[in-house]
Amino acid sequence: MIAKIAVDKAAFGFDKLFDYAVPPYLEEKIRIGCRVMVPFGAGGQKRQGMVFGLSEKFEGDPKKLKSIPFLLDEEPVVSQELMELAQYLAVHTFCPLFEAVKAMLPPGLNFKPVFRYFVNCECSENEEEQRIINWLRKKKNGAEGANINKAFGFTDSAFIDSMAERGLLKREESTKRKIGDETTKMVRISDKQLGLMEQGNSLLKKTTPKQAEILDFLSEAGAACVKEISYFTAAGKAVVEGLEKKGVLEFFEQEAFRRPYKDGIRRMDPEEIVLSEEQKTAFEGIAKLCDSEKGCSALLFGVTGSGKTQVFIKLIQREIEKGHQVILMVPEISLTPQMMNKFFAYFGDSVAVMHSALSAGERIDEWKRIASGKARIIVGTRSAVFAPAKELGLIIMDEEQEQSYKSDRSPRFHAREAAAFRSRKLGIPLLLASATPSVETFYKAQKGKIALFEMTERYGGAELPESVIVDMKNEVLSGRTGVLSEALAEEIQFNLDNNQQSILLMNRRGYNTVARCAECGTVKACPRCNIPLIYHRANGRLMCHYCGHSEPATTKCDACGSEYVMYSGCGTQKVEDEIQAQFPEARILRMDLDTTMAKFSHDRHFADFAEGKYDIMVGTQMVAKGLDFPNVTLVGVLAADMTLYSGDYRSYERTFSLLTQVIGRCGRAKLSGRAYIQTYSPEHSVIERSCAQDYRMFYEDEIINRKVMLYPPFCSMGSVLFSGTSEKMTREAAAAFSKLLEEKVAKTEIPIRILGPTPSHVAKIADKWRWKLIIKYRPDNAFFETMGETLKEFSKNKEFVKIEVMADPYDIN
DNA sequence: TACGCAATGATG
DNA sequence: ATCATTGCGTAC
Repeated sequence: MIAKIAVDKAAFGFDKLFDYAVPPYLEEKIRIGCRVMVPFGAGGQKRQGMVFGLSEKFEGDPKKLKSIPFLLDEEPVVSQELMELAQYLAVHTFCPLFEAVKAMLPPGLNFKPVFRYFVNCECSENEEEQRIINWLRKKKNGAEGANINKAFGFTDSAFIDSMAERGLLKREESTKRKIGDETTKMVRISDKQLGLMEQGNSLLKKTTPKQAEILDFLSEAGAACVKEISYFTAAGKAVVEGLEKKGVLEFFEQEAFRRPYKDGIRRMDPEEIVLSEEQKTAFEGIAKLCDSEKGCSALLFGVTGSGKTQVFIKLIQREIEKGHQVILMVPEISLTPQMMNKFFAYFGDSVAVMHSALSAGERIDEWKRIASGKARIIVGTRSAVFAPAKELGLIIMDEEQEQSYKSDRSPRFHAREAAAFRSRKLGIPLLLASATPSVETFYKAQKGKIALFEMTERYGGAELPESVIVDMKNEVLSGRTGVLSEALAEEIQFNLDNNQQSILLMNRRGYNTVARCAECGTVKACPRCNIPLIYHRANGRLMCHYCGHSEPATTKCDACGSEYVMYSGCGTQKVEDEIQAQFPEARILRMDLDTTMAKFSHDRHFADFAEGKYDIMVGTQMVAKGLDFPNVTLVGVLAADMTLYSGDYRSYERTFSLLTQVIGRCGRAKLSGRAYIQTYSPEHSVIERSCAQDYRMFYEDEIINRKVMLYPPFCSMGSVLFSGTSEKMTREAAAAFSKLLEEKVAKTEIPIRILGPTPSHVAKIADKWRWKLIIKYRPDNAFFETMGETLKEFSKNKEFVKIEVMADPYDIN
């Protein structure tokens, strides 16, 4: 028997299914969808593999055939359907097969829980047990089972487990996460070092400046994640790790995700939801699609506040009653706590959550609950599209236009494409929902390729806010230089006087945007990426937003030596300061990546705001999403043009979507709302359309533009990115690839347009030059085949071995 | 002739 | 990616 295996860590250039002999004793057990360990390559080192096929015959050199020494799974861990999806993804996103499979499995599936033991009872009659207790008593945080066993010479945990059973020890599962999960890997000063420091001592004989900075920062902050340390102290990961090795610092796992929802939440019954006429029409139409057993897509197009969630809940309830499971995807779970609470309230424990803030153990638990059918509803970010549900009846994708549905790592899939694939395979509907659908999706709905359900009224009869465009050119002419126009400032004052809340959107983090020399005009730029550095007040440094490089902020110009570097521009931090100065009594909450990075504290901040602990919330686009604050009656967009001119064909779409969403944040309850949009381009149609909350008019304008310029949906657009340390070589690689692709395409009749080579949006990141080709194509089999072949052939080209090539079928950056 | 390093090539 | 082989230049 022969097994066809996709092997881990195979580069795209030589990836394929490899044949292995199945030893007789595994013939009964091995099945498609099981993982195996196989020897691979000249060294015969063991790698993971996935069984994609089983057959009887082997064509090839029998001397080369190796056999499978080890089967990892007794039962398949990937269903037939998902195996097909993996193959589809590999072909359509140009990634190795095993990488596509890996995206579907929770990281560390073989993960075994690690137990920590604590003293629970001070004494035992048994001498050995007493020694363990004494040893353990000295450890504040208990000890891992493996460490105790090593210290006392046990080969397994049977002895200490028996102690735990008799109540002498307390056993706790501590989920050991994989390295690389930095966001939740927390650092603190070790107890030992803390004690020494109190006596003016240290574990370190010599303390380098960077080490000192870290210690200063940590003594103040208590604990922080590695990213946060790099941000505040400019010390790299290596310094932190070095200190950990010396015992000065210690790592610990911060539980990033809790289920506070589980207890204490008032359970609600979906039966009690009363749908409006519009909602009912949509619900019934979609329900009919669910019954048709055709794999089809539908768009639920409803204005902000029209009550899409209620329709989802009713649909989910209906599917559950039919014995089906449902996937509900949301752009980012931490931004939708209110929606999550609703789902736990309505569906309790049958909800499974899938997203990146779960610990490895939690992920596996949820994954198993889904696979076993105990969980009926899967709520999660884009990876939820791979939920191992065996009885799927419906896939819902909320805010379907969101960029976060596109993976920016291999496999570079778009969750919408993956969902559409499952929908077709399983004969179930894919429901896309949005107030501002992507132009591609709305085009399909207009053409009748997918069903369209529309909801035009806000739920409960709330009114859409009244919107005002403020021309900032006039403000400048009348001598106002601040971030707030006179009109918006007056409205903020009005809200403060009347105890109502305001939201201000400033789509850029940091304090001042750039540092420019007043004499020679040179802008301080990152030495490695050559883009302007951004001033951050919190650490007093200039930072590169691409590579993380930082340097102290000075007034001295590197180019001409003058002492007059001016800090100008505007970000959330500066807005916060200015507003605080203008309204000293206002309680201001700033929400951006910097304030929320470390603690996953969106939840808490949003809750505080909802409880009225703040008057004004200033933030980046995260303040625009999916939240419901009844007391917010004013929304101000401080610089609406910011996203408008970003040189991306979707920038109008994104601007429209962002403005519409943030405007929709106010006036959701009884109080009516006002929206003020500050711009230097008041006559711009996108600004006008979003101010009027008129998606259709926006769409009509945009679709003409897309057609004239040949942009999606009239073609597909992707990119091939080349990066390397030699700029010349990188550019030449791009040109050579372009030529090779042209040649291949010429032989067939594949419609394709290659643009470039051009320097990438950021021409240089971390000392690597980046050139790209932009490709407009028709997404059919012929294209993906030819493109795949070209990539493979190119990777064999010795001339460009030092150039990294990355093809992305959807993204053009 | 021995050794070290980089280019080369294959992965079942 | 990773390992083993090959080929070349330098050291002994």
